Amino acid sequence: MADLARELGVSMTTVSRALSDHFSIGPEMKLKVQKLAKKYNYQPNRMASALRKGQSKLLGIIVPYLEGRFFPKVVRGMETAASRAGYNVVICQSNEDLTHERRNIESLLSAQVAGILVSVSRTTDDFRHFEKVRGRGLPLVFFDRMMPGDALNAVVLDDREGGYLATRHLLAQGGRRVAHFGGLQQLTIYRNRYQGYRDALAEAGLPVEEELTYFGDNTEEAGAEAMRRWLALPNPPDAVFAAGDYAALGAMQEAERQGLVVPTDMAVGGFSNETFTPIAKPSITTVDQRCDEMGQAAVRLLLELIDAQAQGLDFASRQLVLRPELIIRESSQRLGRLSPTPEPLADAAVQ
Amino acid sequence: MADLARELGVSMTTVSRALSDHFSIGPEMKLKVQKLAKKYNYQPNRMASALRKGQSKLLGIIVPYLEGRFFPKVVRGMETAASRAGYNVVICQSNEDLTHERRNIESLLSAQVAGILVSVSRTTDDFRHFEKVRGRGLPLVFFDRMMPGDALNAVVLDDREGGYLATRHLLAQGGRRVAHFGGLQQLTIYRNRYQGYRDALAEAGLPVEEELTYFGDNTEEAGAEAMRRWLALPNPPDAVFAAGDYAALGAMQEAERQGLVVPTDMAVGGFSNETFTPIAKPSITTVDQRCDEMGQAAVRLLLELIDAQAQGLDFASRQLVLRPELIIRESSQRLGRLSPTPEPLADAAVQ
DNA sequence: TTGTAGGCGTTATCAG
DNA sequence: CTGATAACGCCTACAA
Repeated sequence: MADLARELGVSMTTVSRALSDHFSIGPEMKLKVQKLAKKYNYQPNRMASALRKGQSKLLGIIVPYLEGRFFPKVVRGMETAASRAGYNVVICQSNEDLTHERRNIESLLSAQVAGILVSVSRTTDDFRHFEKVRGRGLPLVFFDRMMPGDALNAVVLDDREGGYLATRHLLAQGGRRVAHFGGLQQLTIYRNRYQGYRDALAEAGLPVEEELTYFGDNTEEAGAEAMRRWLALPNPPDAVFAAGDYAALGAMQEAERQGLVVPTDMAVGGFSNETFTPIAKPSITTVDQRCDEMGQAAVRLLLELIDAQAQGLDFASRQLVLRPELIIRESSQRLGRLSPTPEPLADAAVQ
Repeated sequence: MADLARELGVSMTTVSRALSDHFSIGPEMKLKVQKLAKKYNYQPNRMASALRKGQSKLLGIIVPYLEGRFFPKVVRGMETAASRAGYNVVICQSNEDLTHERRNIESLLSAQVAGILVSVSRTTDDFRHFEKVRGRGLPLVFFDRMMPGDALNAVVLDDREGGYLATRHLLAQGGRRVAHFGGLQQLTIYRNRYQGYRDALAEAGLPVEEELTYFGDNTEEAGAEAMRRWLALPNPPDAVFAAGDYAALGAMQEAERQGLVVPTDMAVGGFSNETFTPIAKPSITTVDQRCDEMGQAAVRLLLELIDAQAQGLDFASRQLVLRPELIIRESSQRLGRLSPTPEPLADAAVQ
């Protein structure tokens, strides 16, 4: 910058102002400076700028992992919204690990991000690192997985609704004994999906039977194990709603290994609309999580917080809830005629 | 930091040195400072530090996208290696778009990263932004997809070998007319996979027939379109090696839609070991890309470059080539007896 | 072993 | 409209 100033015979102040399009600089001066900057390939040092201004155009994102369909899609949505507002993003993976998550927070604080978007790790049971962020006055928005409490900003999916829609659909397809593969219940998302399952059963006048619920990791192995247990029961289920697609797949495969036909003997529904769900045979009915919307909404909320803070305003904390979408595929469609139920329930989601 | 110094009645220098574990500070002083820092929850401002030292502990990563299995896995490998060396990473997506890629480079330069790891976008045909990075003396390592030229550092997969192994396997399974779905040939990886295909054909004394090659995007639709064309030929192929798993899947599905049985009538091999390949029915034979190794190797190479540069040494540019692994699944295994070939070629990869 | 002083590249303030 | 100056938080010669 000093070079530019010297070459043009003006001060650094003028150069700085011309480059940041300050109103007090004449248009022809601006043009001259900007042209020379381009010629010399001048690159502003944002560290220095952030240091001086105490604020960077950087948003921090913490996700548990990047594998799978959900988080990459959400991150893409975030990047879209962020770059529209002139922000860049830094992505960190917590690897579903509390220690990692703490380190991620430290990194982002040290990187002087303008705000943090976080989806809490599965194993996190201590939330002081998040309190620290708020203590510093740094805007914080949770997405998909939030910490407990209600004075916080978050964008989440209505997981209960998702579980409810999926289970109701299985019942409407003639399921009389619908089992549930639940995720680890310390995560709100899994508790809510379970709640949706129970709500749908209650609505149909059915009891929640403990022998028909199984909680575990969302993996094929766990899904298969659950199915093995269920099929060993005197009165096994005829449908399963799994809180994750991997478990749904594992359960489906195990049922088939044991000679059952899906969906005729065993209807299956999952959660997340993973890439493989339309590809599996039969293709898997699942719940879509509105990834892109979630990412964009989370960034918009964060930017509002940042703006409010810059203006010294108080901002009431807000939680956005997105409605999930049930995607009906082969693994659950008994097509009526095969249904063992005399009077299937109505299913509004089926066209 | 000034607060700490005041409270302890020492200078900021002492505090700074105590915190960075400088040798000239007494152990009891260090302890005192560090305890107080913890108490006040002192967080070093890395922007200021980076500004002063002209170097940050930040590595920039540019990937075309994060969806799918490959890039998340590579990034995970990178994070592992980076964090071992005390570095953090910033991830950017170029979205397979040159303009985006240029912006990513600018962002990373402005963020004062210590080095950049990049996998080039598919549409990039102008490489000046990379030259600019090297012009600044910033270490640059390509992974998986590199720019043309040879005075550069890169970690790549031996894509030719992957194409060769897959094609040779299809031939060994009795394929007599093996078709190839190739990716866009402006990317070296796809040219190399095509080359491997041709090498395997040549080794088996077979000609490369133009009507049996099709180039397109790695999507299900393109794969299906290719298969439609091939099946309309007077003498259609009996096996396909696709340079991507999505295309392999699309081709396989189209073949089945037209009444063929995979692998009996049509053997199929893909590339990338995507998550869905073991799940599809039949499961898809594919080539694994050693994601984790690639990520770790790329970071190690970058760190060596950074070190060499810090010591003012010259570093001969280096290209690491990883060997891919052929993963044989159902979509290609004709199990000998079904093979229409009288004398199948030997296939070392089959156990 | 500790302190002093100057500067990394930018920008806000205040004075022309 | 433009310029001089100080400061952001940290690090490191150099001096003590």
